[in-house]
Amino acid sequence: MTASRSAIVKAPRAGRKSPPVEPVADGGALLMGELSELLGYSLKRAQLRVFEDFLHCVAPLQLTPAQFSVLLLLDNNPGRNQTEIATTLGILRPNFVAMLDALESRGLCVRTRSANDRRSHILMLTDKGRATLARAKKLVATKHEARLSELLGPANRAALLSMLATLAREF
Amino acid sequence: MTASRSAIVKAPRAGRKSPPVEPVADGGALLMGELSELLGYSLKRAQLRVFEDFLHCVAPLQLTPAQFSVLLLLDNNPGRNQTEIATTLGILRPNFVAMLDALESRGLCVRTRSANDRRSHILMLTDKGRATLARAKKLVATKHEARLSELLGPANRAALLSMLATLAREF
DNA sequence: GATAATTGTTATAGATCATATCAAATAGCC
DNA sequence: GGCTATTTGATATGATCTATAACAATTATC
Repeated sequence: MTASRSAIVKAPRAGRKSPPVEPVADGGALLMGELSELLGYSLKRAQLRVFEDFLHCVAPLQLTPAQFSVLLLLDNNPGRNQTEIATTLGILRPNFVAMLDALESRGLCVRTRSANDRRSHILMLTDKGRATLARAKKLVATKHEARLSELLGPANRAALLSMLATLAREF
Repeated sequence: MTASRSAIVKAPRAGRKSPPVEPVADGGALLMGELSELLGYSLKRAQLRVFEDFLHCVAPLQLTPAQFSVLLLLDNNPGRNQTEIATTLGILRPNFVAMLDALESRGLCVRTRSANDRRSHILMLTDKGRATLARAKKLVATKHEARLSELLGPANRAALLSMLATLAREF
């Protein structure tokens, strides 16, 4: 515990009959108010849901969204080192070490010392890694993204993707 | 460290001259490939950027997005207890305790034992809490959301919000 | 009145994210 | 060549966020 526990303040409110707000006794849904208009709030809520569905769709392969993104990037950029892969994914190098440990211990990718620069590790997918990625891509396309396209409509989905890219880029 | 460190596998690759992929020697940007087409990935990247901007815009008040959402909900729903506020925000009750501790220790809200149900704590903003929320709302509207509207255009922003709501709801 | 359920809370574990630091290797400069 | 600075992967560590179990006090249910 960091924040010191503060004693509960007993409201020294003057006497009142038929309490005005405290009981509420309503039970109805709470008002979200301006919260629904906050883009950041909606973004986070949507992201959590989408990740949840991704995790569910790809569960048979035991891949998290982050792990999937690593495999995908390794496939598209063979022969890169850890720093390059990590930074383009927005992962800090120290945190990328354990991620790679997990993938490598499952035989999905390999670290190899570069002959040019013996500091760096060349990263490459194994055959098993490529096979797993292929199966994951299929699951994502047919189950996950398919559901998104169905829910939003293909045109809206494309528009959404475009706006998200704008936010991630220009903001 | 949880995952056992696995030894680096020295590729037992047969001899090769003029290495085909390892050196790369490119230096160019990495290919994102199908990653840019993944809605979840774009969602997360956009959400991080938007939160970062929110934090910056509202920095003078020292409010995180989560804290702002709590104040907003308390203002719109005075007299509710911790469980109600926490669950509608998707916060687990145990984790909400420390959040409230922080807000209450800053004098922004107050816990009061309910007279009806002496188990629960009625939550209410203090005057200082209302004032802080008002200032925060103004900063968010004029700096944060204004920038988003300018970047996307008001119509696109509304469409984006609508789609995000759909994802958070129906998914 | 006995049992079950709820509320706020604590403790705790895991995951995510960030910083400082290190040894090995390389680059750059004189 | 040799010295310094930088880079790379790695470790240690801390902060934050998330998730579960359990507990005392209180209320609900039968």
